[in-house]
Parts: sequence; structure tokens; C-alpha cells
Amino acid sequence: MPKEKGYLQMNERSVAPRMGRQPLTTRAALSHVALQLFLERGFEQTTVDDIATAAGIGRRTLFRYFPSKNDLPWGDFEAELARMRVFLAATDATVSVGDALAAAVIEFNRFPPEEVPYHRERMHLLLNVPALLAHSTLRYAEWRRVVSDFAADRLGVAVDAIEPTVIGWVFLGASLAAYEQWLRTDDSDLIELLESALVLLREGFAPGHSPTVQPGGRA
Amino acid sequence: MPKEKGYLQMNERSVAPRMGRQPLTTRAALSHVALQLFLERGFEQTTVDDIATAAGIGRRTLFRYFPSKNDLPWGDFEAELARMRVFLAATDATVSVGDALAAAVIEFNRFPPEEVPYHRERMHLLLNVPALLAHSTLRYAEWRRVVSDFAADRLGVAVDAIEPTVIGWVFLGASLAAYEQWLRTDDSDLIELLESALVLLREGFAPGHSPTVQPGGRA
DNA sequence: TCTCTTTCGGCACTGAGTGCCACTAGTCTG
DNA sequence: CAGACTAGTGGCACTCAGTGCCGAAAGAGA
Repeated sequence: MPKEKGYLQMNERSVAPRMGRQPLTTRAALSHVALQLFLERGFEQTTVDDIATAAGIGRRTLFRYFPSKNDLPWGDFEAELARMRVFLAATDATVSVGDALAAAVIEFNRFPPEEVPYHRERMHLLLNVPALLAHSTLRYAEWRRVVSDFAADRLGVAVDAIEPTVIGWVFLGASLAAYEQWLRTDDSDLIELLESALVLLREGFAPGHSPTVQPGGRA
Repeated sequence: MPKEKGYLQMNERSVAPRMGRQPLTTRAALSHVALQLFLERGFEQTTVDDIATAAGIGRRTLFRYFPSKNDLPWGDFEAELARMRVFLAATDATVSVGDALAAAVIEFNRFPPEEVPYHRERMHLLLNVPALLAHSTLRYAEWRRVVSDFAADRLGVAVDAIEPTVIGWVFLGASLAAYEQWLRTDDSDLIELLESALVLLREGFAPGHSPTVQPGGRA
């Protein structure tokens, strides 16, 4: 997301004069510096001190921008979630819950072509480094919340009813399955994979009827 | 699982003479001691030293039984997974993939009545303490692996194809949705909730057709 | 210049996890 | 029984993430 303007770019608010001292950097810039280092020498091999030094700030300050090392690769996930919330809220009420969520999932994961390689490396880290993989659960919980809030509203049931909960989990599962697939193969298209996963969801493999999947290899 | 025989019970193998020194304790016993403390004073408020002391062993030794504090509440999850693998392998080949997995999920989560309250408190911790919630992702990945291995084998596709991956995620999602529901309400039956969640799965909410859910509350 | 506000960052501390290594408690062999 | 061998134990010291505290820096406004 930070295009290319040196790391310690100013905060957006810095133009309009505020009260106290100006922030030295931004979350986006720090996230970028950290990601760079993680990709170069690995997540575990990079200490928080390394990142702070590379960003030209104090270690203590870094922890005011991000609550933990694990949060660095995520950047501003809150903003992404907000985008998704808005998208869902704007969905026509005649569209089914499933269709609406499928569209939202696709939209949420659409990136401008030039950002794709960057996003790919980021996701590679997030899904392969154990510490990050574990931590991501907390982010996913927020994501699921967005989904199940919408589903609950549309179905007219409580958010903590079982339907919205299952729906949240299942759409997350489909998304992550697509991501795993995307990262496994070199020249695949994330959006296409998401669509495939969502189709599998629609058809409903589970009990009762056998999946509509053509056994490709050996029987 | 450790019934009530004092914590530092001997290892099973201690009867049949082995080579070196006998282990002082067991994973199960340590897991039990830790869980006790976590429930009493909270996960974050309990240090590894506390647990080691309570178990009468050295802190260093504890880390030989469990690789991290986060692993303590899980006990011997590997064994549970093995059980599930065996169950799936023994499933009649005429049963559909979905039915087989549904049955396995139910079986995997069946506990003798006297263990239910214990299991419930354990799961309460695992699903509510952020550190544990995050860490659990790693255990779930192993669980999903069992599911997708089976699905891949049955469908005759590679394990890393998208179908087994989605199936792994989706069954995990349904299970966890049921667990969340179980923990939210006081006198609910886990097995029943799992069945409900699996039914929702079978019906396939996602795109295309609206869910077969009766809007219960407000529209 | 003085005040008020906000960010910065050093310092010291806690707690998880690890490498190293000597020690302990057993078995096995002669 | 002595000595060799083996496996579990735990103390010590170290790294690194994360936190509380507090004074210093940087800017705005009067």
C-alpha cells in the first residue's frame, strides 16, 4: 500500500495542524519496513529492534504503532474490514445471503495488479510462519464477525445463533482454502480460486449426497 | 483424563523395565495440573514456574513435556487425531465422503458424561483466551489434515487440490461453530449442536439458493 | 516566552523459550 | 557388586517480546 515515498512518510493529518508533536512515521510505513526484513531474513530471524532501527525509530515507539510483532504484516486490517462492511451494507436486499457474501469475499480480495506480488508475499508469510499463522486467527475472528453480523441481520436471527456462526466459519474456510491453493501454485488467479471454492460451498458436499466433484485421478 | 491418583503418577511404561531413569510425571498429569491453575487464576496470571512448582518438577523439565505453555491445555491431541484417522479408515467405502466425515466428527467429539464438564472448561479456555485461541490454529491445521487426507483419498484427487482443502476447512468451521454455540449456552448438548451445524453444511447455504433456515426472530 | 498537548524513546523489569551441561536414577553386563 | 550405558532432570545463563514509567522533544496557541 505505501507506494514509494521513503519510509518515514508523514501522517495524513500532519497537513492540517494538530496539537502536539507530529508522529514520526505511519503504520503503513512500519508494516512495509517489517515485511521487507521478514522476507529478507525470515520472521524469526528478525528482531523487533532490527525493525525499529531500520525504520529509524525507537523500539518503544514501534510498540505504540503495533501491539505486537505479529501484527506488523497485517498493516491496517481494520480499514479493510470496514470496506467489507460497507460493501455488504450496500448490497441489494433481494440478493440472497450466500450470493451477497460470495460477492463480498471476491470484492474483499480484489487487488490492483501491481499490488498482487506484494500481497502474495505477505500472505505467504501469514500462512506459513507458525507464529503468524496462529496469530492470524485473531484477525480472522474479526472477519468472521463481519460475515456473521451480516448473515444474522439478513436471516433475522441473533448473531450468536448457530446459522450465522456456521456461515462465518464456512466462508472463512472457503477463502482460506482458495488462498492456500493460490500460494501453492505459481501462476494461479486468486479470484478464480475463490470462485471455485465458493462453488464447492454452494453445492454442499457434506452428508446426504456425494459431492459434484469429478474424481480426477485414480478412483 | 487422569482420573484421581495424585498428579505425579508414573508413566505406563514404568512397569515394564526400560533403560534409563524413569520419567517423573506424564503429559496428562502436567496438562491436568496446568488446567487446574489456569481455571483458578487465569491463563495469563499463571506462569510456567507456577505450573512446574505445582507439579513438583523443574521449569526446564516441563518444557521437555510440552513445547510451550500454550500446548498444556491440549494434552495429547496427537492421540485423538490418531483415533479419528483409524475411525475414518474403517469407514465403509459405500458411505459418502460427507457422511463419513460427519460421522467421524461426531465420534471425535463424543465424551463419557463424567468427562463433559472437564472438557467444557478446557474448551472454554481454548476458545476464549486469546493466546490459546491463536495457538489452537496449529492444532486445527493437523485436524484439517486428517480430514483432507481422507477426502483426497476418497475423491481420488491430490491432498493439495482445492476440494479436500475446502472440505477440511468447512468441517472444521462447522465443528467450531458448534463448539462456540455449546459454550455460549449452559445446558446444551454438543453432539446435537454438531449435528445441526453439519446439517447446515449439507444443505449448502452459499450462493444460489437461500438457506433452509426459518427466520426465528425479527425479520 | 510560557503553557499545553502529543509523540518519542530510554531504562528497567517480567516472562516464555532455549542451549548447555552436570547430575540422578535406573538397566545391563561381567 | 563395580562399572558402563542410557534416559530423564533441572540449574544457569541467555535471547527476545512486551510493558510501565517518566522525562525529553516537538509542535500549537496565548
